[in-house]
Amino acid sequence: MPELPEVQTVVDDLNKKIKGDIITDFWSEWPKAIKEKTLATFKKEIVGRKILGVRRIGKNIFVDLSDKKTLYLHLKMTGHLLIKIQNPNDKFQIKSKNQILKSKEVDYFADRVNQYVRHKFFLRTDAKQQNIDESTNGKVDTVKNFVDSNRYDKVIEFSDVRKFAKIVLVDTDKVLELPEIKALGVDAVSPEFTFKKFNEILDKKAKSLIGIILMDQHLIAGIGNIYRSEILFAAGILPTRQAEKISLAERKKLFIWIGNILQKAIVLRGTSDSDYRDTSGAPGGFQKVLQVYRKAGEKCQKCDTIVVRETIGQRSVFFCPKCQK
DNA sequence: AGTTGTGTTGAAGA
DNA sequence: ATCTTCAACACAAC
Repeated sequence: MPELPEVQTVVDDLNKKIKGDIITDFWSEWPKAIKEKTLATFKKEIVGRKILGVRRIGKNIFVDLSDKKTLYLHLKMTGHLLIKIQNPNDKFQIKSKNQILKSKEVDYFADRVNQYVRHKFFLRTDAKQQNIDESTNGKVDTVKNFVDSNRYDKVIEFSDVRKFAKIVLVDTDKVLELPEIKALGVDAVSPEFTFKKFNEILDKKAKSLIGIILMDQHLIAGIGNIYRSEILFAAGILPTRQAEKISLAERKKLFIWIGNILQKAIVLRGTSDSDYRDTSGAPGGFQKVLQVYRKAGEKCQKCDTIVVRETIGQRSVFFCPKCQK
């Protein structure tokens, strides 16, 4: 499930792999995901635009394009983006990764969860950009390889088993005015998310359960079901505690752990509990260090007490009844 | 083989 | 207002 760390990993990968590229074509088998526009209109409006950069707010991804348009993506539950790069030895066909694998490498793209490709963005390395890069490296000018506008050398495949993900083309200068974005709370790893702010949120939501507050995107943007359980375990606080009953010292501890857990998860490239994969199709690393999420019935790693699963707000939350008060 | 659990978000209902 | 329930959708696990 893509939460803030998974989305951050994807955004970083995209900036590394496709920034500066030009969209040459688009395909979809599930046009319902494209909001407000027909498939034909959407395609017409994105083809020819250059990818200027990628950013995110909470779990929302923004791919800024040339001429003031932005692709607004939300991965929802099972969405993930796979970037397939053309084998440089074969200029006209994308090779499946296993064809160019070394003997011991794993073919992550072949993983079942990567097979539900609903949309494809075809990309071409910008001719000018390519020219500049190659001259910098002192290589031969290959600009003639990129003059054909139908050529592509990369594809972003949007895999999404459950088809909840959405794609919207919006005006770049209106991104922050989108109702979904305007309604978001403070991003959990932004400098604006200070302890003072966190404290105010808890005061405002005095009667609400902390387990629900942490996941509410309208209050704090970025935390989902996996990290709320992990954060609360690390901070030693029960998900069912009411905000007003949480002491100042506990609030400080909790605030610190929100940052710590999310940062650690970003470093480990997210959690691949089920469907999430990075842009290479590879799983993240945080599932290996999960303490309580989906560990119901197992022993707590700190005290050997059995980890419990409860439902709050129609969602499972996991905790250690001894370590968390 | 039918039922259930899975989790993000927004909308509808209370 | 604010809370709860449902719907979007597919599939693995029971």
